[in-house]
Amino acid sequence: MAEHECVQLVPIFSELGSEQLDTIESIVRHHHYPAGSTLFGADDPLDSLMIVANGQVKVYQLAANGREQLLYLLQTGDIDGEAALFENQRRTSFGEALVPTDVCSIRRSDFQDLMQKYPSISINVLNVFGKRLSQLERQITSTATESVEARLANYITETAAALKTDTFKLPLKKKDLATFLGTTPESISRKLALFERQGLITQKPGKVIEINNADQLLLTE
Amino acid sequence: MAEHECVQLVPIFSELGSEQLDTIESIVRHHHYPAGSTLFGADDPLDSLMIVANGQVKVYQLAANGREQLLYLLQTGDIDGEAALFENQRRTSFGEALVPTDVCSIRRSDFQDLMQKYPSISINVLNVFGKRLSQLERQITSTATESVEARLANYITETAAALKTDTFKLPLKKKDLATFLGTTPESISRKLALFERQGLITQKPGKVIEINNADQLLLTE
DNA sequence: ATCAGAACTTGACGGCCGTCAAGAAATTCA
DNA sequence: TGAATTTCTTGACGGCCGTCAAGTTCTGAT
Repeated sequence: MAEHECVQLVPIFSELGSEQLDTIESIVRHHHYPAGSTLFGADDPLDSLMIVANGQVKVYQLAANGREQLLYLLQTGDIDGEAALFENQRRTSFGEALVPTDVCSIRRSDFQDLMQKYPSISINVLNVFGKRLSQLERQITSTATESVEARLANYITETAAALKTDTFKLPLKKKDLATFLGTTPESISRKLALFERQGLITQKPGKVIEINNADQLLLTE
Repeated sequence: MAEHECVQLVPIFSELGSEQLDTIESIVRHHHYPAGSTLFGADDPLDSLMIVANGQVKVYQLAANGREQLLYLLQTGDIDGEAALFENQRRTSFGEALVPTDVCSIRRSDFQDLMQKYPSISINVLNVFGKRLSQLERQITSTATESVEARLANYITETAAALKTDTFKLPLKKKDLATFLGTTPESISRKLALFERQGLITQKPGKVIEINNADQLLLTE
C-alpha cells in the first residue's frame, strides 16, 4: 500500500501538496471492516470524520419507532460525519459495510486544526455538504409529496442517467431500496411489475432493469 | 441604520473585526421585501448567498407534481443559498417573506473570495450546513417512516422545547405547517382535535396550544 | 452440484390519510 | 366596528399502500 493512499484519493484534500498529505496521513487512523459489519455503531467513536478509502458503506438512521431509513450509499472517496464538525452533536446514524471496506478516520479536533491550517479543505467540505443538502432537500420534497410509484420511477431514471445506460443492475437489495425511498419491498416489487406490464421497463434476472420508455416513466405520478 | 448593521448580526461573520466587516459591507447588496412577496424567484439572481437581516422567510421547494414543500423558516441572521457556493447548481427553491423583510446578498464569486481570505467564515458556514444536514436527515427519516400523528406530536414537543414553554402560538398557518410536515391542513386539524380529546393538549384561540402531557405526546406513534 | 437460507413475488385485507365539500371561525382592511 | 376574505373544522368517501402470509426464485457456501 502506498504511503498516503487513503488521503490521496479523497477529493477534499485534492488541492494539497505531497508534504501536506504526509501530515494528514500521520494523524489518520485506519480501519478495516468485513462485508456486513457495522461501522460507527454505539460503541464506536462519535467524534470523527470518516473517509471511505475502499469499498461501499450504507448509512442508516434509526427512527423513533425503530424503523431504519437509508440515507446515503457512500462510495470510495466519500466522507461522512457532520458529527465530526461540532460538539454536542449526537450521532443519529450508523453505517454498514456493503463489501469489505477500508475506512480512515480523523478526530474532530485534528480535523478542525486541519481546516484552520488549510482553508481549501473547509471549502471543499462545504461543496460536499452543499450538494448533499440539495440532494436531501429534493428527497424530502419527493418523499413528502409524491407517490411511491413516482418516487420509484424517478429513482430508476436518475440511476440510469447517472450510469449513462438504459440497462443496469439495481445497486441495492429491494429492502434497502425500500427504506431509501420510504416504502416497503413488497411495494417495490409491485410497482416494478406494473411498470413492466405498462411496457416501460423490462426486468431481467439478477436485479437488472432495462428502460424501454424513459419519457413515459418520468410522467408517472 | 448603523453602518454594517446587516453583516454584524450574522453569526458566520462573528469572528471578524470591525474593519473586515467594513470590507464585507462594501460588497453586500441590500434588498427589502414587503410581507407576502417572493424572494429569489425565477427572475432573481441564482448565484448569491442570502442573509436575512430582519424579518422571516419561508423557503419552499416545488415538487414535480406542482406541490410545494416548506423546507425552512429562516429568522433574522439566518443564511440561505447553497446555490451560492458552486456553479451549475440550479436553484430549486424559492422564498416568501412572512413579514416585511430585509435581505442582504453576496455574489458567489465575492463570497468565495471572502472564504479564501477569512477561513473562519467557511468554518462557520460549515457548522450551519452541518446542523442543517442533521436536521434534514431527521426530517427525511421522520417523513418516510412515521405517521402524520407522530410527526405532528414531535413537531409540537420540539417547538415547545425550543421556546422553553408549554404554551405557545404556532408560528405557521396550518397550510404551511402541513407542507412542512408532509400532510394536509385537514389532517392537522383532525390530529390536533384528537390530541385535545385525549387530554394531551388544549387549543386556544389564535393558534395557541398548551401542552398538558408532553410525555404521553412523545409516545404517539 | 446441491442444499439451506435469504430475498423476492403475489394475493388478500384493512387502515391511514388525502380529497372534496360545506359550514364555522378568525383575520384583515376600510 | 363591520363586512369581506381567508383560514379552519368536520364529515363522508375512496384509494394508496403497508401488513401478513404463503409460495417461488435467487444466492452463496459446502
